[in-house]
Amino acid sequence: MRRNEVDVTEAELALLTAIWDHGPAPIRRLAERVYGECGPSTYATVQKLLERLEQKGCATRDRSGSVHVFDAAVGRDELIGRRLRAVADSLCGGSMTPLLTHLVEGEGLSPTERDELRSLIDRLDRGTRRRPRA
Amino acid sequence: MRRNEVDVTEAELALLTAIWDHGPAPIRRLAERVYGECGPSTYATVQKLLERLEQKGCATRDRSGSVHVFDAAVGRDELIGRRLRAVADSLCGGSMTPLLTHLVEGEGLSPTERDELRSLIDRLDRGTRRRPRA
DNA sequence: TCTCTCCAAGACAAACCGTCTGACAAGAGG
DNA sequence: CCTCTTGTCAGACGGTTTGTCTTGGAGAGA
Repeated sequence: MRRNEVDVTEAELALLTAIWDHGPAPIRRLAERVYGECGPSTYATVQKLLERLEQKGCATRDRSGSVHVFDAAVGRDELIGRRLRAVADSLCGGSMTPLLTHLVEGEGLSPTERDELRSLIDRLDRGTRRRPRA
Repeated sequence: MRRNEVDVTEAELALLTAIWDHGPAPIRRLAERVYGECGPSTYATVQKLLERLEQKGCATRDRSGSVHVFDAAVGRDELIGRRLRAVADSLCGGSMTPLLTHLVEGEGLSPTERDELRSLIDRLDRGTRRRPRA
């Protein structure tokens, strides 16, 4: 059960970002997006990173064609959530609320951002019975 | 000025937590807090971890006595802030607001927590004129 | 002095991460 | 058939990190 929850590295994240921003693509295309060009070694590097991403369950590979096409299996939001949870687990005993209060009172929110946040909370209040999941 | 911003590892964090929870202490005491007992190797391990923490600017050492006493140089909050910023930098282009909205809408906040959050924002609004610091 | 505790310095293996090499399969064109 | 080219696959390599451990020596107290 200790299978996943593995975090992606920086180079892997660059690949994921390239997919998020411009859609699924084969290795060569992704290498060009990230490294600007694609030599033999760049190609292999990207390949290895994608292989590891697939292993971590963060990317999928379409093997139907002769050229495999890679897509992201996780979204930015999910990754953000994972990392926030990791911070909460290691520093707040698993609770997210300390992060929340830290963000609200620590980082100088502009009045506009505060308004947006307030209406976001109001929106949640109106639909209070939704979202039974933890 | 671009000196550190290095993150602490898991074992180092355990030491810091021990200090946060029970106050400054010499190596032996900290080893007992974290490992339950203190043999010769446990002692050395804790010593090395504290040395690295000091090097990272996350712990201070009082060398005045014959037995050095270690204290934390950063608080939980500061570490939370650093990690949140790291998440924002790598995944949100440096902006913290995506984290905020993710936390607010993603994690099932109880009505009570929402109320607390709202009043927190209101409190910030009242003291709106200046940002605390960058 | 003997002994015990402590500090300093560094060795150490394991893991991780980015990189790169080599072998092999399939298709195109002579 | 032969040879390029373009992929995939499998694995090695070197550097860094991380937690652990060993050794040597200084200093205080019986």
